[in-house]
Amino acid sequence: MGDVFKALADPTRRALLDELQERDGQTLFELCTRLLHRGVGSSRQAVSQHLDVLEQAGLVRRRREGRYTFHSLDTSPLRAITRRWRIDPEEDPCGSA
Amino acid sequence: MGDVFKALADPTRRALLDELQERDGQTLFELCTRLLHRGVGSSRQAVSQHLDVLEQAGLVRRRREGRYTFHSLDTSPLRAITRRWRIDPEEDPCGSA
DNA sequence: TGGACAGGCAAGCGCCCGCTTGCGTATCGT
DNA sequence: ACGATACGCAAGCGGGCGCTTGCCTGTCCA
Repeated sequence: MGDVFKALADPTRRALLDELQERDGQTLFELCTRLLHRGVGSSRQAVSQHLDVLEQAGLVRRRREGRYTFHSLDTSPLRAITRRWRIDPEEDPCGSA
Repeated sequence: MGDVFKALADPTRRALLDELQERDGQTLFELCTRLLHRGVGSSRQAVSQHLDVLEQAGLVRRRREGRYTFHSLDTSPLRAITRRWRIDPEEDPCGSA
């Protein structure tokens, strides 16, 4: 599933994942306007195409309802990354002991 | 650090990380020949450029020794991924309870 | 029912990315 | 010292990616 990595390669798509994590179930226009507030200025079509890529990577699910299309985040494909490479443990950042 | 995501976007670079995880401290030629055995046929220059990208992303460290350059894996930048997005827990795949 | 709204589809374009090619440099063996 | 080895550097090229443009479909409201 190299699609996941390709999907993560673009900063706008990563911002979309950030936005969906902060507020799930947003529409296309909502995401566009909130991206603007983040300083990411992308047109509606551009964002839509980004969401296509994210959907194909399994990171975003679409739910049509009337004339609205709601988008929800699915981070489960990201587990493939943590499974593939052994990630060294942290240097005890919060004193878990 | 969007460099990490860009570095992971290429399948050859991911194979290089796999190879270094399996055997750390390989030279350029070693990596080339072992990639061939994995079915990834890339020239020396191509692999070298890939290693440049990986080094710039902080995923690979280079250590010059005589006329050899050894490469070692550093997975710590990958933690940024797991930190950025909340990854849903597994569906109890191995019955940990 | 007509118009506004939310979104989809497809072609075209510019640019970056990955690869090749050619040459240069430093180190090792004999 | 000379050739071979291991690698770096830089220019050039082709293909893919992201964006735009234009038009179309479907849905809600007065």
